Amino acid sequence: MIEMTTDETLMTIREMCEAFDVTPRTLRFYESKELLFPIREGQKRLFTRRDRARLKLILRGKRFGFTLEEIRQLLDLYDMGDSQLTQLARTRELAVKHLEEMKAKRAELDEAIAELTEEIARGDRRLAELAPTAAE
Amino acid sequence: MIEMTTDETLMTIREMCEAFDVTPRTLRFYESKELLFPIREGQKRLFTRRDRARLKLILRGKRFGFTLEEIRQLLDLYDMGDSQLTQLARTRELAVKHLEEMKAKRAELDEAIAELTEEIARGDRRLAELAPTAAE
DNA sequence: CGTTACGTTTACGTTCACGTCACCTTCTCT
DNA sequence: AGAGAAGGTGACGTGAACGTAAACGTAACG
Repeated sequence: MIEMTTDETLMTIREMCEAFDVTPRTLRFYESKELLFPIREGQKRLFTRRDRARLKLILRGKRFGFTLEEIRQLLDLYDMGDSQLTQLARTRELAVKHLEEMKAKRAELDEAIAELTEEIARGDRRLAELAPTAAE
Repeated sequence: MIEMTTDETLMTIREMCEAFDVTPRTLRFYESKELLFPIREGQKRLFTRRDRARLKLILRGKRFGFTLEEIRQLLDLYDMGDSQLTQLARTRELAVKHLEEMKAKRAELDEAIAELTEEIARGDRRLAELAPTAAE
């Protein structure tokens, strides 16, 4: 049997850590919370393409203030390959709900960006008044 | 001296809680972390218009996953009425940095929205295949 | 004058999301 | 055979953001 250095689809915990900039502890923690499902080769974890896709979504979710539990529910939307029709319908509802939520967030974010932009402009005007010709 | 029922500008802790849907504990906690600065009438806290503006920004910040400490720094942008020029310049930098951060978040959020939309559409197509003419 | 409502401080408890530490296994290399 | 690197399993620790309980003040209400 020939051995390959890089399996192309499976990654060790260390490789995952470097690829996503997380600690081993984090990956084990996510597995314990059923967010990731690495397969086992003996004791060792091997992370699949699916795990990588999920991890990407997990980290994104965190950046927007979702809890891991909320993220876990969302994750199941993206990879329920062969679920029942009933599940599919219920899942769609959940997805649409989250979509609305994200659109609302975007609107609020737009508002926040506009406000902060204006605040900076105001600061600049005041700065220009107070230091009219102060070079250096 | 004439007393008014509603001071128009000052609110009790209870009024704040109802207006913003938070607990008293939360408001006291924010004060202890120097995010809010209610004035005191004897022992009792009275929240000003400024406190309300800050609280609004605090809650918004939280919805986007900022920590209270990050928020505290941002807050000072919005109401440093008469600070020094040096401060103003340093503050501007901080503001611009946060602005960039928020814009990046918006881009990522747009991506997430697009992906989820596509995911829902895919689900719909599969649902249509599996149940072509199934009414009820 | 008691009690009900609202407010206060102090302090310990809790949940989430990991960090850290001790100790064990399994290869791999020399 | 010994040493080191990579991975593993508990189990306890930690910081953030509050929750919750105890004990107290005070102001109005019947």
